[in-house]
Amino acid sequence: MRFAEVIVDVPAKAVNRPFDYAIPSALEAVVEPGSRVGVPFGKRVIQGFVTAVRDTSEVPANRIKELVHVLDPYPVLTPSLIELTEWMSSKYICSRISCMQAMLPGALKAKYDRMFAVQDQAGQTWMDTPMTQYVREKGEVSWDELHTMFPDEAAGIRKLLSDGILMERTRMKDRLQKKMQLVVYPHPSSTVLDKALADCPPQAKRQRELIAYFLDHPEPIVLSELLVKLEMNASTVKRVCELGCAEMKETEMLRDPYADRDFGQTTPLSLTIEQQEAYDRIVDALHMNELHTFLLHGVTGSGKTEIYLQSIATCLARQQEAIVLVPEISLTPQMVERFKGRFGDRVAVLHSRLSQGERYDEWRKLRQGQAQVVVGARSAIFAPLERLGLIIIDEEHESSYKQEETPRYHARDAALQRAKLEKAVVVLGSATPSLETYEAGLNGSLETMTLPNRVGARPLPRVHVIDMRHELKQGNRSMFSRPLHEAIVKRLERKEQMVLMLNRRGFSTFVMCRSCGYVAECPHCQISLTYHRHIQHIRCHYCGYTERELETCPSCQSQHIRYFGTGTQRVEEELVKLFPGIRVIRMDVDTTTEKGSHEKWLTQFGRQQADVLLGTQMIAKGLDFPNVTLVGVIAADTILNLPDFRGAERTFQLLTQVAGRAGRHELPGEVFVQSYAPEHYAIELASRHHYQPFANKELVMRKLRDYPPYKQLVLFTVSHEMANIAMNFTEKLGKVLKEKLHRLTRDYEVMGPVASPIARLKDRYRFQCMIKYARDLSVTEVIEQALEQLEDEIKNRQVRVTTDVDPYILM
DNA sequence: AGCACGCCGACT
DNA sequence: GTCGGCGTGCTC
Repeated sequence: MRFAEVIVDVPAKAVNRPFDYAIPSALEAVVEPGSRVGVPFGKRVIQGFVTAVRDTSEVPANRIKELVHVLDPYPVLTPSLIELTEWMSSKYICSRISCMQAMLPGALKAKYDRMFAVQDQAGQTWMDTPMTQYVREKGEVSWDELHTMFPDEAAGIRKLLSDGILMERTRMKDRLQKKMQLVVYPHPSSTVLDKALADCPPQAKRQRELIAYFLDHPEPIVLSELLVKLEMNASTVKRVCELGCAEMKETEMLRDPYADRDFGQTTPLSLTIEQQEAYDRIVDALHMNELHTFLLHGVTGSGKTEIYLQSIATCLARQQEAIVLVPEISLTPQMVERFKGRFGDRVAVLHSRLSQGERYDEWRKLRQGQAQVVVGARSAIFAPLERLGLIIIDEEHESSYKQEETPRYHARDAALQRAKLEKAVVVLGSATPSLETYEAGLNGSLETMTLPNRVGARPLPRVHVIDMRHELKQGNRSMFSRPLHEAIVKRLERKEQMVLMLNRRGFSTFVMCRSCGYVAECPHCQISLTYHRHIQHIRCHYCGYTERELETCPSCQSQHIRYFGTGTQRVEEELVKLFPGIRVIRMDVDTTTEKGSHEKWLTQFGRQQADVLLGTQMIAKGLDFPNVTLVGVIAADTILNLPDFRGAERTFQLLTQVAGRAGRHELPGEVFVQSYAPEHYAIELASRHHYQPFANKELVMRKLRDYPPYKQLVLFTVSHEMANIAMNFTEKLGKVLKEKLHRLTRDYEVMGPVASPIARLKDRYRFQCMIKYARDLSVTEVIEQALEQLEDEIKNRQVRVTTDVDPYILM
């Protein structure tokens, strides 16, 4: 007898461990580590994942049940992915089942239905009510259906259940819908076909035509394609099938979201000396067959993608597979095209715009080895590949690699961990590496390669920083400075295009003096204060420091205090007003929700059907339009002034990215950056394309203020319907954490409690506290112990606690 | 997360 | 006396 260890589909701490099941002999051959199975758990049958198969079990035989289903023809998790869930659940303090679910397409997540049937006892139909009669006729009815048909009988149903007249069970099913199509399978023997053709009466022209076609094309073909191809009627095909020349079968098809697109085959470009050197080092590492991590630090337009492509080609030639992670927003058709163009059908693409079914099919292509390269957003790091050789993370610094729901993992960290398990090579690519990665380069835990020049020796665009305080003093109250205004007019005259960006992110407004650029900051945290309109206070979201809203500027006494929060819509209005006849495409979350709209707008802009592409930071990346000669940043300070210690880093990154959109081809580019703090080092150094001085300076600041990469953070958010309960519990949590941390180290800090920037969400008040500790420390156990100690209180008072390790959004 | 078991209050 | 509220504890 063999036994399977199974992680069950219940995301609760109490069952976050493997349960043992006996494997019935009929299933012994198909149950493997990674198999998705159905197991009896309590009185239900639920889904689970096998983590190991063993010959013995510690659990007393009388308590062991048998697993009842194996749900797929192959294990859905690879051994490495199973192991990765151990790291992930411990690092991010979440259940293993939630990690496993994050690794798989949504189609494989189980759905559970309560099903009802009438206990069959002959001769009892005389006691039927309309409801029992209905159930009896249907055999088995789901709770949803029953409830819609008989909305007032909830109590009646309960009664019937306890009387044993109705039976209830839980039905488990997955959400996958395989795409089925009618496929025509020609008879494999040409002699049979020849004979049929000879027997076919000459007047049956279409039938003869079809049989002749089968002789030339013996491969199976989708019915609808065949009909189009031969301009034929389905009845003809049916008749020919009846003659025994072919068979028609419902067949499961893999959807190909890119089926109707023709990606022109591209060939490797010749590499510059710098590119060649980087490529060579990656290839050397691939041959070593062990974990090796590179930072590929290349300015925008330095040709990083070509290095990726050729490294992947080498990886494939070694019979190994590759993962390419790209931030969701830059997973544009342009990007997909480059990979499909080089590797064709060997590429699977995974992104959020695919339907659930499409995503499942792309996933299966990888699982079944039909595709060996995956290009995808964050979760593609869990692609089910078994011979992984290379992981590429493009735009490594992007915050979209951090998942903001449980499990709150960071794809870069997951990649490093997975590469360690699979002895793979990791390439982190960026023009503006995150400080975490840059610092890792300095301390030697990864190898840095630099591409300081653009391909073709095109110069980086000239960046003008415009002091908006000065503009105001000169009497210009518009959102466009005069230099930017002039530049726009010039482009309109010359029929060149421009990209205007307003990085309006989040909703926190910040407080600034328009005369001198003073921004209200917390005296303890060096973090800009957030305006809370309803209480007319400004407040620090890190430590809770609060003061009254400002009437005059503490620095220059002027009354030009503004609460910032201009959106793209206002800019669009203004553009139309100032430049009559201007054609604007606005791209932000409001205009790009529709499937394919992203692509549509960009195509339109590429065809020069608009003068201006106006958008949020989603337009900052990856775009490459030859006719764009002007990039304007309406307000460079918005991120700088968010309550976030990464403000300077993000500002530098964004300005560098967006500047890289200009002048990528023959026409030289110009960039205008409007700011109320042009002397800020992030803005000033970005305008001169000076990454290293920026990173070094920012690292000093981080060290000084005890922030990552030198310290680690864990953010706890507590919510409850009552504000005081939420706050009191947060305080208590902070206290318990402090006690436990204190036993482990002196090098820690507990901050808060403070109200969350989203102070109330879905009728629940939210408070948070944060711990900060030495980065070589693991605090998983401390946190687990603290939460365990408070478990009763969490349950009784119905507070909800979320734990965010290495948070990106501090709210 | 469900679900059963179990111990106290308010109804036919 | 029974129905049913939700506190407690378990699920291989």
